[in-house]
Amino acid sequence: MPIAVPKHPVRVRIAPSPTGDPHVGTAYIGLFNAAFARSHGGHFVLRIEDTDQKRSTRQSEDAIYRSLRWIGLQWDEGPDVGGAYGPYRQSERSEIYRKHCDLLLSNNTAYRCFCTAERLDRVRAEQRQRKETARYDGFCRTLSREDSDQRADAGQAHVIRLLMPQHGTTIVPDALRGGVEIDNSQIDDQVLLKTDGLPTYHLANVVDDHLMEITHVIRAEEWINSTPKHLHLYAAFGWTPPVFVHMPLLRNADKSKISKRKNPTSLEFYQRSGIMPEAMLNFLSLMGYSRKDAAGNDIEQFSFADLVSDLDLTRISLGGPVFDLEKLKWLNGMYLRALSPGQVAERTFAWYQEDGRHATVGQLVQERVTDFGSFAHHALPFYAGVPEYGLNARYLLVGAASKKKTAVKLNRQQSATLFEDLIARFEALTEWSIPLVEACVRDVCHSCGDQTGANLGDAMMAIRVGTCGRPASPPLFESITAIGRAVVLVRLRQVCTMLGDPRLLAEAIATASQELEAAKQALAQADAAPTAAQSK
RNA sequence: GCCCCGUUAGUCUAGCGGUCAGGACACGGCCCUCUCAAGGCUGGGACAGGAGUUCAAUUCUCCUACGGGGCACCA
Repeated sequence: MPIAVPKHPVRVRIAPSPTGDPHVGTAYIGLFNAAFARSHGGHFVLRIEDTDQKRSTRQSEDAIYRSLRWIGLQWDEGPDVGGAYGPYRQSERSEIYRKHCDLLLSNNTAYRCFCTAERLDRVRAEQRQRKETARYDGFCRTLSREDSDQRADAGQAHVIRLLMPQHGTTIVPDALRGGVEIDNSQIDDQVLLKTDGLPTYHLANVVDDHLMEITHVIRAEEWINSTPKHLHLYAAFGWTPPVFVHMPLLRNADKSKISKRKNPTSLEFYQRSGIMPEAMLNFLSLMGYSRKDAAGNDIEQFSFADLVSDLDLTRISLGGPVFDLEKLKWLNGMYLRALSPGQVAERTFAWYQEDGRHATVGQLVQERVTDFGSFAHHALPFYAGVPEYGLNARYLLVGAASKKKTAVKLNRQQSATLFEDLIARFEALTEWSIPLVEACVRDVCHSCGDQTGANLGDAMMAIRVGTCGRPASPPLFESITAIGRAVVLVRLRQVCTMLGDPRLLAEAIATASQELEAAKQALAQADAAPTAAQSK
């Protein structure tokens, strides 16, 4: 059954939250939204969901624009390009949400709740103790209108909750799954407007989707359980809900929801480590979707235009696809090889120079280079994605490879703590600059030294190898800054997984030492050979 | 714990009652070749398990197992 398309123009949207690095999942959902819009001659809207004031940042928002543009997604309306349905940043629409909340209050589909966070915590704790589903107990549901108005007028802090039916079931129509039946007893009275007067996702998303005339909501599967809330909101407003399409979640190798701990999730990582945007987009298209040729075999390589030309969202397969870097690399190679020699050179050099990074790298490498030819060797750590640690992996254990007699040697766990601390510090930075990077590294090394007695230099060395992949590099803080946050974080997380698994660490070293051993033997045999031949 | 979704090889997928279960990545072998890649050929490898419906189930239904997601004044 094809997806229902209303007579009026198709309008779809993605609504990323600017709370971190631009995520592959955003690109994934954006890709299918954009493709769906194009295939129906519709519009693709980018809306910024920054209602979480604590976590949203402008840097993150800008990074989302940059990364989505890099990968080739084009939105017709958005905060940065305008449009007839603006503003497209939810923080600028507070008044709209408040008014709509008043509407719900006046038609009794929502109510004020004066419960304190402490009370809610207590209730939840009790419910957990009794092994019940933790949910709002409806304490303020029965407040009289007068009482509620009075307390609100008196300025008592409160939220506004949706009055959900407590019995019966709600059927969520999903274009890929048919009707998903969810018992209303599973859903509590969702907060719509927070104490700070800002809406929650649920309210903002419904109001905006309606006001922006969104016809199809193509979003991740994790939303499916909260769709009944949205459906009841549409009903409370007297609006017609859009068509819902819940896409499968991208997965880690262990099948859990894709996460930065187990995968590079930042689009910036892929850009910085040299993946071509068209290959990335193609690869994302392969996640849950497939196209086939006349013979019925799968087509692996196709463009966004190809995808649009015969898109059928109902062909999305629902098993969560594992994000497999191996196949991405292969696909990227395919794209690279399809380029003309001139284009390869052009694109490669353009990539080396992106953001003017070659100037920075040149400066850093200058002092240790004797000729142009040796530039590439020294510059490698600045352009690669994840380094091959090989024998250098021994440096990742703080002090293990230290030449100092007095060196304190830390175990895997202690070393991992150093790296984990550094990751946390780097993640918390809102600005990526040499002094801030330096402060993070120094702090982390000092506290490591304080706790374990490890030598400062040894801790720094571990970080140098962890970030640069080698024990010799240009000045550490400058290098880390130049490599870039996205790539550095991926490398550090990789180091943590290696330190977390003795086999991984041993493997990295074993492979390298085997080669070394083989080389020694070959040399010994070669030395012995002439003598043997002569003796014949 | 409760609820929802899912399940074809290590991975991405085709399949929509009768197929030698097709393709791709990865892996092995061979060819090409000054090396390494690339390319070509080739090999091994999958319908989670059990009931039922049916002349016939990978395909439809139910149960079990396993995986995932949700259960916030985060999105």
